[in-house]
Amino acid sequence: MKITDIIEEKNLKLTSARKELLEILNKAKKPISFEDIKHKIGMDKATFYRNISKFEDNSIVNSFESNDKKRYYEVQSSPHSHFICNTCNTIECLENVSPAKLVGYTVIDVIYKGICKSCNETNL
Amino acid sequence: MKITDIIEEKNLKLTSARKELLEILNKAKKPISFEDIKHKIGMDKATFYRNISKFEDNSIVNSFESNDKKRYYEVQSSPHSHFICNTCNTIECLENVSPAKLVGYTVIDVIYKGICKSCNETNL
DNA sequence: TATCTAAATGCAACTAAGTTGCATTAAAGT
DNA sequence: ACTTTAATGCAACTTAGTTGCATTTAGATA
Repeated sequence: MKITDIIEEKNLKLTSARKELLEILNKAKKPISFEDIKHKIGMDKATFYRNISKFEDNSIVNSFESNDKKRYYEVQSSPHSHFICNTCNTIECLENVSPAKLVGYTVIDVIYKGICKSCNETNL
Repeated sequence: MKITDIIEEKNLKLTSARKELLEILNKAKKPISFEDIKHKIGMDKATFYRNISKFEDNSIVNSFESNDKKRYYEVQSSPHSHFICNTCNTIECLENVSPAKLVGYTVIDVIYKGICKSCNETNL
């Protein structure tokens, strides 16, 4: 689906800032932080946060905090879990892990923390 | 195990700030943020963060970020997962959920996000 | 028990994320 | 083209978290 369609589908105004932001998030293919993006965007940071917030309200983007105390944003495509490595702080998307079911709860996202594959191998 | 024993076991200096901090965290029985604690502690915030950091290095405390963009700290007792509700922002400790195994990874902590039991019931 | 030393603390200054109010601008319907 | 409402830029602000430095304290040793 095209970026402009995603925005219009939710009845949001199609502004240049929103196109720019969603395009960068979409290209990234992994969660990125404000720091990652701030030099690439033309808009003010207030606009950045207001649009991120709008996108989150409309389930276009979701976010979570990593170990480095920064918030990471990504386009909500196919639902998937994330693995955050406590050693190297890398964030990986886990496409093939089906989230555990918890009776009574609705599980939307699962974040695993621990030691990633490559850090495990390094320490053999 | 007593609080003073926990600190001494890791060969950390037993200071009054550390005793105070660990006592509050231990009594809380659930993860708490700096904001939750700042009016209860006598120490400076620099001391708070330095001690939290020491405790984390020594696996006495672990922390994670919630939906409200604040970091939550808790004493590492029995390993357990957490559920963060996207609706009411409540953090629950899940004592009886065994973390999923991921081949090649070492899973230390799992954070589930979604809609908690009571919010689910409210929306029936 | 007095002395010593490294580590811990308080304080102040700082950085950076995120928020808010307000005046201006631009999207989209008529 | 006109109008209205929402989006934007800017500046000021709040708050979490960090850092350097002078002072204090835990705890080891004599």
